[in-house]
Amino acid sequence: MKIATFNINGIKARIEALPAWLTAAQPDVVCLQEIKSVDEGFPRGLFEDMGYRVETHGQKSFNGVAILSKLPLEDVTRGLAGDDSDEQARWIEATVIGTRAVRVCGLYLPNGNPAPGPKYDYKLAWMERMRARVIELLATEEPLVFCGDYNVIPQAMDAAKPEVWLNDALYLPQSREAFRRLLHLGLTDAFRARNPSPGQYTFWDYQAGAWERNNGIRIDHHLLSAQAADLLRDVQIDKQVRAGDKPSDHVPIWISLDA
DNA sequence: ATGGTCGCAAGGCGA
Repeated sequence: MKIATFNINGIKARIEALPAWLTAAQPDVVCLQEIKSVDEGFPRGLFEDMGYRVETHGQKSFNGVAILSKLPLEDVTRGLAGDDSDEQARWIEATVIGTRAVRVCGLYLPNGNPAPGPKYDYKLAWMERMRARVIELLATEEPLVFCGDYNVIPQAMDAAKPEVWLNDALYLPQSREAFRRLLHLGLTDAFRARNPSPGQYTFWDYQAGAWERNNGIRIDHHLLSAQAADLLRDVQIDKQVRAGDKPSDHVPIWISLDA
C-alpha cells in the first residue's frame, strides 16, 4: 500500500500537475492539503475517472484537505475534535482496506505565524488536540498513519538555513517540542527513520529562488504507529515534481507498507 | 534594509 501526502496549494492551480504526478507515481492513497476549495468545487470526477475514490473536507479559499484512494475506504470522518468553535478544514480520517486495514489521518497543521500571537496559540492548541486524538487511536492497536503538512521543521538538519527560521513558528522550540511529544507517544517519523542524512526537503518557497538555491525545509511528514512502522517497506520524496510545470511549493512524499 | 512569489478570487489575506 503506497500512501502519499501532497500539499498542492490550490486544486485549481494544480489541475494538470496533480493528475500528471498521479499517473507517474501510482499511489494507492493520497492525502491532499490546501485544496483551497469547497467540496462542491473540487473536480472529483477527474480523479474518479482515474480510479480514485474521493473524500473531501473543503473550505472556501483557504485550507481544505482530501483523501484520494484506489482502495476501499471505511469510516471516513472529518474535523479534529477538541474545539467546537474551530471552522478550519484541516483534518480527515479514513480506514483504507488493503491486505490489512490501515487508519489514515490526513492533516494540515496550522502555520502559526506570526509568533507570538493568536495564530501561534492556535497552532500549539491544535497540536495538543491532535495529540489527544493520537492517544485515542493508539488504543485501537490498528496500524495508524498520520500524514500531511505539519508546518514543523523537526531539527536543524531539516532546513538548508536553520538560522533564518529561529523566530519562525515552524521552528520555534515550542513547535519542535510539541512535535517531539507526538513522537514520544511511540510514533515513528518514517522518512527520518530511513534517511539519517541532512539536506532532504519537501518545501521550497516560491520567493527568492529558493528552489534554484536548494533553500528548502522538511515539513511534510508521515508519523507511524508501531503497528504501521512494522509494515514500513520504503519512503521517498518526489523532489523532481518541484522542477515541473506550474509546481506547488511542496512536493509529494510517500511511504509503502506491507499492507 | 527591503522585497522578493504564488493562490484564491476579485481586494487583501495567507503562506
